[in-house]
Amino acid sequence: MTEIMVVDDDQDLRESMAEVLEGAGFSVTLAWRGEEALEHLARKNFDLILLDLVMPCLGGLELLGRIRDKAPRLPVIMITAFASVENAVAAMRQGASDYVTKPFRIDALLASVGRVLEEARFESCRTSLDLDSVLSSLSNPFRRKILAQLEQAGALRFMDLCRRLELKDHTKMNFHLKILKEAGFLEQNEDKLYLLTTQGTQALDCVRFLMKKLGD
Amino acid sequence: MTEIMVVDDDQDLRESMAEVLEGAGFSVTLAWRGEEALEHLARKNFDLILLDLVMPCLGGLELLGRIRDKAPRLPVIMITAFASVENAVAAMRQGASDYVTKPFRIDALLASVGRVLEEARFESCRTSLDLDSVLSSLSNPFRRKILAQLEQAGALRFMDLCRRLELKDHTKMNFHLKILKEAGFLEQNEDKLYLLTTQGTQALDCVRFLMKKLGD
DNA sequence: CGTCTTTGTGAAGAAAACTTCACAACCATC
DNA sequence: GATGGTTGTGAAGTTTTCTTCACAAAGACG
Repeated sequence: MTEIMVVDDDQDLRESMAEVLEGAGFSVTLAWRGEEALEHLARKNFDLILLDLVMPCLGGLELLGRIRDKAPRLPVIMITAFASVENAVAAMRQGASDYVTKPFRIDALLASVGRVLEEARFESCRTSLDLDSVLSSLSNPFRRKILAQLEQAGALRFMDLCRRLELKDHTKMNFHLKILKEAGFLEQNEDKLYLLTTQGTQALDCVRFLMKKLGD
Repeated sequence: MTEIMVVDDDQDLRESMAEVLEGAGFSVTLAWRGEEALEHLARKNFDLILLDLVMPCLGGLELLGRIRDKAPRLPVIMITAFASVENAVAAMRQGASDYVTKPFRIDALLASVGRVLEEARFESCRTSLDLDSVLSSLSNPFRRKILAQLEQAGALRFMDLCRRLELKDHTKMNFHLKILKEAGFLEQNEDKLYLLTTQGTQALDCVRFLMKKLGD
């Protein structure tokens, strides 16, 4: 189910948007203002955010910046009644995916949502990883061991992986597997077996390259 | 000034060793037992540790392990009255640099210290960095920016670096510079100008390699 | 000389990363 | 259908990393 968050201080608009989006088959979370949106964001993974540019306290642009810090690739559509080139440019420079002006027609909004989601899907399969998460994933020796084991063994079940790494606490393994999964380095197949993705293999190559380059 | 820590529970021996080492031009820190040694280690950078194998509470071998966790390359000379092959082998396997038996002659101890320090110096210029510190240094985007700036500008003064990165709080800069310095990526010349080391340049190369390899 | 900028240090606080614990759903199998 | 291994989740606690604050020594400069 595609998860969408709508952030707008106008209650009527917020709820009518929720209705429309749910009608179109999306799961919708509502937020009244920026702080609330950030809390939702911390708890849940969204596929798209609809964001009002003008909001009390934490403005839409600043909120967009904060969202970018947390989730650099999460698509965000900005919505505003005050359409100005400056605002639009500023929003797009901050990484907004689209920019819709109020009042808007339902079908225009849905078209924008559909298009942005489609781009994101395309984008995500185009091996786009961000450097921070790649490097911080790899900076943990335990996670490197996981990758190395998987490369050697091909595919492993959860418990076998634990045993190979002589780990008694399986929740720790879960924690690191989750990070590696989010970084795009490994995935589970239909039998729940863990295996490296192409990026995972490449990441290991990179580590070897680093080691060679830096001696040690 | 070369910093040496002496860890021994025998007060007389500890102090006579301190006297000898200070006479030889070293700066000496004394620790009575393992816990104290670890505290010193957290606060200060040492060049060498002299460690009694037999100590109450935290034994020398276990302490050696703990030291290895914190500082994988810090030379440690083990000292013991109970010379046995098993102990010696165990200590060397844990990464001790040398193994001296009590009672020892002053010149034998100083010879060992001199030799181990010499090896460490040789080792450290052989570009041996450990992968964890390399990767975690590079996983911070701010630190990557510092490296990039230095590569572009050649050498920079502290405040100029701050200004280029639009940083108002200079202590934050100090924090990250320290990490990069410890990772061996940059150094200060005689005029206090910061500049990249060979390893620093190579690290940046590695980052570029990663980016190319992983797309984005 | 006093004052301002530079270049730091150390400690306290905040945030992020990591570990551990308590629990539960699911499956095989006896 | 009880039992035991597998595969997880969420929350609490710990440790590490990062930021901020308070302060100070050293040099530049009027």
